[in-house]
Amino acid sequence: MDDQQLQKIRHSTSHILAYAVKEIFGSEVKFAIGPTIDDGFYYDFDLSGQTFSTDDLKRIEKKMMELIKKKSDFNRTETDIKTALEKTKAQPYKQELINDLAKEGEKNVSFYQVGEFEDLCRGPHVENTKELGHFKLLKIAGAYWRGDEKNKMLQRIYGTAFKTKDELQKYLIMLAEAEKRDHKKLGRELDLFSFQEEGPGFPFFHDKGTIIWNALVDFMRQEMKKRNYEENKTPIILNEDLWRTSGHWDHYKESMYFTTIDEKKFAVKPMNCPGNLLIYKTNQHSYKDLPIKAGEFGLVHRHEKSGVLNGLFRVRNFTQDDAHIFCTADQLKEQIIELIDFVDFIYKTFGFKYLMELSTKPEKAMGSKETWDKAESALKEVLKEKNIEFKINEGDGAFYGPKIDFHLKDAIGRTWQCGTIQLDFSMPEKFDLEYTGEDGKKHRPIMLHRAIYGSIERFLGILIEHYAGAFPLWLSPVQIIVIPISEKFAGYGHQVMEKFKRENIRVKIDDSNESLGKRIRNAEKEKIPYIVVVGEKEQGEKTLAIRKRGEGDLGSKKIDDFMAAIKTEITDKK
RNA sequence: GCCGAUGUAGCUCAGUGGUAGAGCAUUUCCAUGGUAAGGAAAAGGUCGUGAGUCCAAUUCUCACCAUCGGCUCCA
Repeated sequence: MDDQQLQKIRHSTSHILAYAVKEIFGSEVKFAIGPTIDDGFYYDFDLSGQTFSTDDLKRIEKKMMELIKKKSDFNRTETDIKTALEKTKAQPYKQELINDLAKEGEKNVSFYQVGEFEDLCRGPHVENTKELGHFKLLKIAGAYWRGDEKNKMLQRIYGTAFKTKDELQKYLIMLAEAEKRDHKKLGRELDLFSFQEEGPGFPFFHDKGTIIWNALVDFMRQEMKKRNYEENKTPIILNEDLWRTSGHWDHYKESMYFTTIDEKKFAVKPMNCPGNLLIYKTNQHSYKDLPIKAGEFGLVHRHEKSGVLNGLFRVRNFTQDDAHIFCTADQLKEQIIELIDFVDFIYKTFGFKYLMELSTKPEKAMGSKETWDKAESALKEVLKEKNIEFKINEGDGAFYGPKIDFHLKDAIGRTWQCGTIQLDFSMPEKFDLEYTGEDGKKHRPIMLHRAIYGSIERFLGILIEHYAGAFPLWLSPVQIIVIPISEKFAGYGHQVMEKFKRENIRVKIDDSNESLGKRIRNAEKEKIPYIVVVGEKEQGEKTLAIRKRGEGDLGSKKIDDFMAAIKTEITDKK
């Protein structure tokens, strides 16, 4: 967000929020920080053990409005560090901030005063509170001081503010829209999946959810075949030594599941790559075999902390559309390019736009600096060569290598990290992978890890929200529903249904004892793409009355014409 | 894991210190329909789990479990 005036408004509104909190809760409140964020602002407070309630939010909002209506000026003053520390004696968090600023070499810091409240702040602020007023406090949350879980938990209030009432209104409508699209809600309503207390974080996919799942996997499998992938399946439980070798034990044992078999220790796989490496090693490989592209729809388990679980977005077991590419140094570039194009093709099919990010060496990394530099520059080079815009995420790579991440943008503008291409010089080393080169000598292959959907569970969740549950025909669990007007035409309805079934169309019939209006309503609520109504007229003419989801009655069509049209629609994935 | 909220019928929710109610869904019956709810009846609940207080707990207290909103985390 680069709108300066909007920034000022949000910054100033968060300042007023702190003012209001001080007015209501008194000066024992310790103030932490109140920055602006993408959609608004927040402010962190230390209430010495007390917490805010939803009612407080309303009270604070009211108080803020009162303060704003006073049309007070914001006055900026600048003081040296010493005076600043003097001024904030009762505010330990502010003192910490000032001391840090001093350490960074700042000689002076700024304060903003409005009414009877002064707060340490870099600014800028608006000049007068009369410029404010289109704001809303949204939620209360706990947040660690400075984002570190070892620090004290503070009380955070989130809010948003805009220049005009209309903009605020629009934003609140967008939030309501997002809520309507919530995949947890739609998953229940459309009977796609569920969660049970018996397995927290382990999703249950119902028939309809499984149909979409399979459609996604079939699509990916088809595209993999076109690109000469092989596919394999590796065990879910493997012994602990393997995970020690791979480095996962060192880096992630806290979030792995363990089990004992015949007094020997095993782990449930949190990633697929080690299994795949073992397959690679079952054969000798020639340079002529490379690249080997081995795909696996692999079910992995990760012991995520209880507080992070979130519908299909964050689960404890999920299926990655994983693949590992073993290639020579010479092939690396073309392989990365192929992958970028592959991801692009898949995302476009769903109508997603996306951004790319390059993540570099993290602190707890495996392998030498030289290897990392080599890997990072290889990725950078390809991105630059392809003229792709990308952001660099310093220190965010995997422990075995740098990566390119794809952040896709859904129908209402939210972004999600899904696809990833990871370069790995490290695993082939650990597992001593080899191929025989043209020179007859042994060489080490380079390994690429990649996922496009990422986690199929999560991707499905994103798709539910992206399409608001109204899946395109090729993904719809039920593609066509036949509704005979009355019992008399149930026979013809069944004939029609069978005809579609023979063509592998997912079709069902609703010949229940409900009114026509009711059955159409039900089908619309179920978000079935096509409703086919048949009665006396259709039976006589061998036609179908077609109703398209969300569009209403399209009139009557010959069965064969309609069949051809929907088959095209399915193949085109429109 | 931490902070906060929530948990009542299959679903969405109301309600109460004296063992519960609506709408939708379900079942049955009537109506045989022309593009988003035809009518009637029935059935359905250890009020998340466990303990405590009380003559009495779904209601109050505590612990636990699960879910949601955040924080931290996400190979």
